[in-house]
Amino acid sequence: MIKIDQLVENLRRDGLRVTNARKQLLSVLLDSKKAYTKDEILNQLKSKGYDPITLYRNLNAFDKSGILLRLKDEDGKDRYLLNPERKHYHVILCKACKQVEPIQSCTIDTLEEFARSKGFKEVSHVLELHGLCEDCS
Amino acid sequence: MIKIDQLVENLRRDGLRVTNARKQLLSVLLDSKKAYTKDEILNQLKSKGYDPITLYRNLNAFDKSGILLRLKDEDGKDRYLLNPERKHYHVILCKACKQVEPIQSCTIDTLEEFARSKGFKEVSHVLELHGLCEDCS
DNA sequence: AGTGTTATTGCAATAATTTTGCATTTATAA
DNA sequence: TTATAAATGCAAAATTATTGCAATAACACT
Repeated sequence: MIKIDQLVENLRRDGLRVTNARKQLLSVLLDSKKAYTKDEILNQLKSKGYDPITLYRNLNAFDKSGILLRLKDEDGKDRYLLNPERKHYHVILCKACKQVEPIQSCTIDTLEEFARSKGFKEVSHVLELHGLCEDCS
Repeated sequence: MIKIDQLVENLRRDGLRVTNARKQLLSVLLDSKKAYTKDEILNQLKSKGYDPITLYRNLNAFDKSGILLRLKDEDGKDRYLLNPERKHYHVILCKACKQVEPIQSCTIDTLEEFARSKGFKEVSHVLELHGLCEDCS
């Protein structure tokens, strides 16, 4: 079970300061297996007077540092997920409740089967490789 | 080599009308191996008086119908790519020139190796499965 | 602990982007 | 050829992302 202290350590390692706003954000992300949108995160924080622009900036900062993953939901919205191990990006996202299930590396052909074995229906996937092509490198 | 007539057929099959604006858009997408942003497409069309809102609506319509893929570039911008076969989404995107290389299904562990064999450097990847979890279905 | 330096915050204001409304035009089926 | 439903093009509205800056807070270094 990942603890907030580890995440705080990650921030420091990346030269990011550990502020109240950031700890609050981390605790929301830690509390759930779901991948939240910016607005959903804000709803949980704004009763505490959380500033939307601070949230915007910190999501960007966390994403850039690698502590967060930014998933692209089918509706086009970005959803954020803690990624303290900075692993590659292998997840199953529920289309409805937005719960996330991490997956191990295995063959693509069996990945959807794996998802189904976890009880997922209507399974589809997206795979992108990024790199510098021969001409550009 | 995919021809514009096939794409036009795809439109009709999806109940989309074949208009001038749409044929112009298809011909831009056909002409290149690159995945363009909306602005890049518009630059190629606006000398002909192409309306940006029409482009916006047609990219959405094409994406929804499945004739287009919408890639998420590392800079956060959407890039569009013809996908007339409506295959799963297995591509290599050059970080620099945005050229796209289609890939066959193979094991994840060897995918990056495959990209390197094509001359790509600094290779990374993104894999997402989407579905309905047990509780939601 | 106290201090200087620098990142971060919070507010307002701006910029960029997406989305809608509606009259006109165009594609298509009968 | 005509009726109809969809798509276009323009303007305007709504939403979202981004910047500027003074005040504040974190942290490294005494």
